[in-house]
Amino acid sequence: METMEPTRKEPSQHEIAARAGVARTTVSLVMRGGAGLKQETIDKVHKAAEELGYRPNLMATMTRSGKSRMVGVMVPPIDSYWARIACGIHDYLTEQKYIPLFLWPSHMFEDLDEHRELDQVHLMLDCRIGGVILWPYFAKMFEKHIHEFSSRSLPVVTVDCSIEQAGVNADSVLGDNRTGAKAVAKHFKELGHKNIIHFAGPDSEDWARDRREAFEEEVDCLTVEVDIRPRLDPIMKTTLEAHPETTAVFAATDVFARDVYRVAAELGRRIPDDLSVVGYSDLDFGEYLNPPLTTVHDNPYNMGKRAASLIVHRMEGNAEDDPTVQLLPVQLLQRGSTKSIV
Amino acid sequence: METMEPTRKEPSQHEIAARAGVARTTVSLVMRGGAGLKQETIDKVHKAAEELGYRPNLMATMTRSGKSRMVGVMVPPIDSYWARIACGIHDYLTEQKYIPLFLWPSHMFEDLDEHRELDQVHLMLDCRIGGVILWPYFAKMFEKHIHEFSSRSLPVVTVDCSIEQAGVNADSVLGDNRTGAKAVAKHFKELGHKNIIHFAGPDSEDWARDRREAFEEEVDCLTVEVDIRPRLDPIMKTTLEAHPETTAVFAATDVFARDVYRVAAELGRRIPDDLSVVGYSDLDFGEYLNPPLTTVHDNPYNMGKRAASLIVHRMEGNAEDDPTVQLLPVQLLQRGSTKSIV
DNA sequence: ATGAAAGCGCTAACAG
DNA sequence: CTGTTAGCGCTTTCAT
Repeated sequence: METMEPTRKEPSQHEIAARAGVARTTVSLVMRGGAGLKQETIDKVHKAAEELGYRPNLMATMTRSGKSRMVGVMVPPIDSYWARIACGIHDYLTEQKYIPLFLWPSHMFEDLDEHRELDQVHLMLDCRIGGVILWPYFAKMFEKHIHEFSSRSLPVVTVDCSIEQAGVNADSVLGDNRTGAKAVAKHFKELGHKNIIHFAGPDSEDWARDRREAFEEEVDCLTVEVDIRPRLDPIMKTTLEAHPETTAVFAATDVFARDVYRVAAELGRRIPDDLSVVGYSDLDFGEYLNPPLTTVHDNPYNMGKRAASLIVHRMEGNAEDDPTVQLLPVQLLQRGSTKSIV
Repeated sequence: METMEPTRKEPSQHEIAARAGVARTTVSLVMRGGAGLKQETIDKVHKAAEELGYRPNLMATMTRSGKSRMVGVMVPPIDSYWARIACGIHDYLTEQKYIPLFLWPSHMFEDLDEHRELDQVHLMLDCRIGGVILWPYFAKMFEKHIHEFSSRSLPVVTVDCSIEQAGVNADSVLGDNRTGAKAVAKHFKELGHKNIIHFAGPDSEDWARDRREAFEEEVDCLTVEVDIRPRLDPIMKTTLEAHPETTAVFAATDVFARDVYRVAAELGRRIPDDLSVVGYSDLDFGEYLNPPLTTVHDNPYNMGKRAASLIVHRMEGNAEDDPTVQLLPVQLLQRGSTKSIV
């Protein structure tokens, strides 16, 4: 029996044991710290391992111990914001010797069939992840995903949204959207702006609703256009034309703000002289716009790190704690797109 | 013995066997297609599996069979170009039921200590990847990485560069840089440009050298500035001022082109009226520049797919074939930053 | 057509 | 302190 040629033959603890003249078990002990073994034995084993170029087999370790070090990470490569979140997750996890399993719905931007989207979830399950970090922003089947995980009582951490669903208790990490929006409002006030438009995201999304509500608590807007995404340019143009007295625009994301630049140019309104513009998220293109975009930086890298540390905490046995919501501090980045009118 | 509480208790083939009233082995057979089993048995097993919510344990499968379905992928989240490559790799691999293991040097942009960079390589090895896809663009220790893999005779595919190193035979996937650069040259000629500057990348990088050489074969440049990255803006400014007769600039990447826009604005030269500009790579910000940037589209998504298909091919047993270099077609994207001067 | 036996590389209880 | 024993969940050979 045992014939099929394997992909490769790496040295195992068996070979080390033979070479060092100890039992297989002893090698195992040494590899995990070797508490209470004779220094001589430890050295012998390490030497043999070194000579053989030994690398532990994490698959086997995980199988045997029943302890997963795999963390499912479902955050698709959308833009620089995502990239920073992903880096935060990656850096924290690998530092702790956990393994991020980055998987997301394929063909995100095409019309996705549900079948394929669930496949990625199953792939994670089949890799026996011990927890999962989700960025629901995109996921058409978010509820189904969540259920798939929490029904197996896998810990879940969400980034950039909090989740309230029956039977699900997930931790979440968010930028402090309310404070960010208020900082924008305050900034406008200080600059003397009174005629302000807010282009908001869909109210169904936490980040969009929080920003809109907090902003409206601070200032009276001429108008607030909610969920402009389906027909971006036309709505912006119409709205701006309908309110020629507008001196300031708060765009719910930098992506919207970029379009405001374009539309403003078409309408012959100069930024910041005729129109002050503020975005949100500090996406990479913002500082290269002309003028550079004033925006709210909300620390996606740290969001990633925090999300990772939360999931690790759960995986290390604190599964029963109450779910937390972590709000990360934000920071207004004043650049060239806003100007005083007093 | 066997006490430590495992992370979770998923149903195994053992439970299925018990519930379906067959042997453990039979379940295993069914799970891999069940060739030559009675249909009745197959159905019984599937039913039991379904009822238990069974999911196969890939870790165990891989451990036992000695066949890895893990593919190391070392392409860090730099920009939209990378994101498309990553998506291509991800989509192809998951479709084939392979698992991409995205890992990259942490703290890429900080001063990285070698130690941490090798850690990620070791993590891949410890996961018993069966092959690896590398994007060397960033890696300070690229040679060491390659060696770590190829000394274990793991197949390697490089993206966006070809590798020539003793004892290493890696496949590679590249955009057709020479053809791309010539297309730019041809475009300039058709528009009547004769006084052209090329801002090139470092000659040590394949993509940069290929673009520069091919471009210079087609047109006479006023000047070619090589490897401007260390002091981007000053060099551009000086060069542009030293050659006031310049009517066209070919920037080796869109990133350079973006800076050309800024410098041109400072010098009071309007694009495209006074200066035609072409970039390379079709990064996401290009179409939002004012005017939208003419550039060369390179098909990073397909590069990713091809890289993935190459590595799968190797992993499925064609380890001995000669290394291939795959050149992907490119396409000039004419937008608003170039103009005829005849 | 199915099952028994053997074992991948590893861990964890226990004994000596 | 070290080695023995008994597995994790799975595959593969071989016997029935």
